Amino acid sequence: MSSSSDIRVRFAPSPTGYLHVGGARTALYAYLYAKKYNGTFILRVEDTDLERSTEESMRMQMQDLKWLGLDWQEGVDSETLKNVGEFGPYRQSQRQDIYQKYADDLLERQLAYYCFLSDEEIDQQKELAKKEGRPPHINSPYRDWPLQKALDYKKESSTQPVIRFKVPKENREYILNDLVRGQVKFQSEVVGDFVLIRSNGMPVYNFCCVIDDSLMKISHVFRAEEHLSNSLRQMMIYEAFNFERPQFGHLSIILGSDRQKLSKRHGATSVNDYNEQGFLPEAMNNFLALLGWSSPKAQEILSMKELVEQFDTDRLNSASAVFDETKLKWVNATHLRALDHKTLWEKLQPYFLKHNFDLPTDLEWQSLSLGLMKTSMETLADAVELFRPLSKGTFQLSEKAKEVLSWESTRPVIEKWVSLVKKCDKLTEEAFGEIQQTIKTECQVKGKNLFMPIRVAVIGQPHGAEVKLLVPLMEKSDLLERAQTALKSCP
RNA sequence: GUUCCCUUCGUCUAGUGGCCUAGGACAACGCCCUUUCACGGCGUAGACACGGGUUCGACUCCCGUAGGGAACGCCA
Repeated sequence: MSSSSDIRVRFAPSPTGYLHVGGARTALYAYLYAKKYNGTFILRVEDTDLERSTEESMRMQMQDLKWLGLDWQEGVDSETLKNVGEFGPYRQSQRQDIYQKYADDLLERQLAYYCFLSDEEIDQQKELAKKEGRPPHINSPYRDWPLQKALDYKKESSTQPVIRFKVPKENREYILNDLVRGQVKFQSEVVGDFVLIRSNGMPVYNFCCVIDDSLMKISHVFRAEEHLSNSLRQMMIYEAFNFERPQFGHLSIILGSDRQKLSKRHGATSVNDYNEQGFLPEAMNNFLALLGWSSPKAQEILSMKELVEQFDTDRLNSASAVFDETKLKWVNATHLRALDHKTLWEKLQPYFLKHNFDLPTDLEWQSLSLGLMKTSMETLADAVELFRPLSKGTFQLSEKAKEVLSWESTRPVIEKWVSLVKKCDKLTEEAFGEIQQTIKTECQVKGKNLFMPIRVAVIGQPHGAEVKLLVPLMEKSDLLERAQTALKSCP
């Protein structure tokens, strides 16, 4: 179904690294809002920082977005990198001529000017302003030059100028009605003449953001809180062009456990990290959604569909939130266990492959074993240690298992176990029960002394899923081999 | 320094002036289930940053203070 509303929401990352979980949450909210109101979700790439932007980052971020299932209808195509949609191009680096046109317009209308100030001069000015207790704004001598004069000077001068916006001298109040923060007031005097176009011809964030959001008919802008103070400059630009302003929603920041802005030193912060650690995209979305938003039904576990249905801006929280990996794990575990066994098995394949596990291809076996193991899994990666004992040729005795093997009563139990297993045709749950009973009476052991040796002889660990359910999942030859290995470690 | 934003259990949050003796979830702890480990069930503990107002009444509105964050870039 194509979009039939005027709701157009964009996610506009800058490709200067991986997709951060904060960015992912912004994208999620934008996506949910678009979906909820049958609007269009747009991906625009803000790559005007030539030094830091890379195509590789752009591809990575798009992949992460795809992994999360946040598909866009308009924007840069993740495969071909081509522009899709009628408002393109969607990479800001390809829109330079557009920005230049709008800058020229401002120049002609005396609302902007060429500024030839050098870095040193600017530093001096700012220092002086600071010393005199004034706001650190620049005071450009080129501000009131007629355009022609500046153009002539530009031709003969060796320094390439920037284009600055002419912030009116008289103070004015700008009001922003923010979707999450309500009414926010700004005084125009807090900003000085800011750069619109860099000396290399590339526009600056605040400028292209306004032009693009306007030209692309964006109706709602969800972005991080750190952009809130940028809004003043942007409102000035909107005004200069007489553009209609979209609705803004400034989202709170995600914090680390020390209440500082989440960054690399907190550990995993990229969506891809979580992917590799075995988190499910639906769990990631669920958890991220709850970090700054709450379900009107007080639901904690929500599918993507439910998220779309229940999402709205009125339940967005303006306070910053700490990223709690423990809760993420719980959310992930819950989604994981809800998966049907066929799907879960498929998702586990890469992990098994990576560790060269030799596991049965029988579907019933797979389902049975998953049923047994999944209650102990929080992430997909947890399956590795859980299934290791079920894979052939990977038997290992843990330190705690060796403790069990050192017990006096252990050796006879395992020897009995070996002889009984040898005699048994089919190791069903019932057969196992009988074997256990026989050992109990013949070896005169019970409780821990009976149970643990068998467990260790089967999986090499004193803890894990129920042995009577585990044994039927294993081959007799393998079982015997394991028991022999265990016996070698018995005193 | 200036401006802006934020502040409810350890964490995520509910709360839009009386429904609050402040509810839920994760984590913690305890009990039950279980011859292990998990899962599951039940339960316990745990918060309105502080100080002033406004009001019959304030977690909720206003003003301060404190703390945290952001912006003041030719980064986004």
